[in-house]
Amino acid sequence: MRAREGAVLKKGRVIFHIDMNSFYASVETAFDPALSGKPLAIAGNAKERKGIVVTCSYEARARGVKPPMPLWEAKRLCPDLIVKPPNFDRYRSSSKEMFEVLREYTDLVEPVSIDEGYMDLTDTPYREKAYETALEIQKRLQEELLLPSSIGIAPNKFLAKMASDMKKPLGITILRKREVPDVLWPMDIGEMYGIGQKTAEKLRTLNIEKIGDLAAADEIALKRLLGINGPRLKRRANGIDNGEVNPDRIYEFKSVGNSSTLPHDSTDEKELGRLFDKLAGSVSDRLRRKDVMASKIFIMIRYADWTNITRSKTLQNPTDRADEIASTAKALFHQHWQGNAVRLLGVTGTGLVKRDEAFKQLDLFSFQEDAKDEPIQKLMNELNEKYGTDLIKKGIRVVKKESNTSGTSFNKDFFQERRQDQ
DNA sequence: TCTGGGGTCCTAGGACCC
DNA sequence: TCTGGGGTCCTAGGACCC
Repeated sequence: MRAREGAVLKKGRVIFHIDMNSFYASVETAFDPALSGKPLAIAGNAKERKGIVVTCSYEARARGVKPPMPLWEAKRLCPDLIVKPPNFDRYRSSSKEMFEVLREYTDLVEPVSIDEGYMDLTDTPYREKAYETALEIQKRLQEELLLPSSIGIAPNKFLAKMASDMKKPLGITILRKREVPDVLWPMDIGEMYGIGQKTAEKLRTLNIEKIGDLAAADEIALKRLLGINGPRLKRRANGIDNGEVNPDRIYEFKSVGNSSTLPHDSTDEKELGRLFDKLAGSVSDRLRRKDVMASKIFIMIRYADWTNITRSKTLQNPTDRADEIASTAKALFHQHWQGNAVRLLGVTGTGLVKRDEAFKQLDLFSFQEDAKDEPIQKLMNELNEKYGTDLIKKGIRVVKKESNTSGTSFNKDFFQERRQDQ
């Protein structure tokens, strides 16, 4: 009975969604106030076919410029457009400062991307003065960091997200559950978070045009059309979303990848090989910085005609080594490439395991070896090169096991892990 | 002169094990 | 002799978001 009473007494949650306005452009303007009030776009190098507008200022938007528009089109619409290349280090550092401000109000801050995040203020004193708190946060971000933001306040993440989108820039919007029929239902389904072009098209085949239509739609039909996402979208259209604000989500990343469009479509194996080396190097660096290793390597090939294929290989042992990632990627490429002109290559490591955990899986290591003699010593050398003296410190010893292999290749049966403390 | 790069989540078939 | 179905891993593709 007590629990039931508690449930009855418990009020709704108070969730904020903070959305930075034109984040990259705002950071550049904060850095160089001379840009203030000017039409500004952040875009890559057009000569390398990377000239699309990633973000732009509201002055540029007023002239019809909007991401992700090709730069030449943006310049046609707005000839005096100021274009800056992206400076991600700068954006990451501003982002960090921004989230530090949010964390002064609650530990329950969930970053979603570099420029937006959720806060759960339910169990804080701020819940009683949500609007004033949002105003204060917005003011502080503007005055201390020179960064404009929009804030949505609602009883759950979905409604908070929809709310923050309603007034930009510098808006604060409260969206209560009882306001859903008046505010959300008249909106086009394409404006709903989680519905893109494809899903909108599918929904229109069921004569669902407005969020209100979705809220009233037949659940079985939705499930048939969209899988488990169908009923979830319907719940959201009714203002229901039980998703929690999870501050640990940023630590639960699942993949690390890099991709790059070539300056020109290419069939030059040497050039493509160099790009694989570069991408693998960058993936390796980032894996190491995050202290994880990848047990599966994906490559993506985008051909000149924009068709994409992905190919993957599960490794016998997790790795963070650039050479291993590169050779796996190139092998996958050569297995599947028919010689068509390539526009983009990507390399992604997934199936991530913590570096420490990877040690515990040592018995899964396989090892290529040409010479029969002294394989243990060679393995130790390789492991030492790979992991340094950490291996010894962790009390892992490699011992020989009976082998039935022919001699040129030893597989996982050949070695096994022994922990000294066992 | 088309259309970047970083991700997450879901689906679906086949292999394999129990 | 005849034949079920759940769980998990692997691979490939697609939708969506910022």
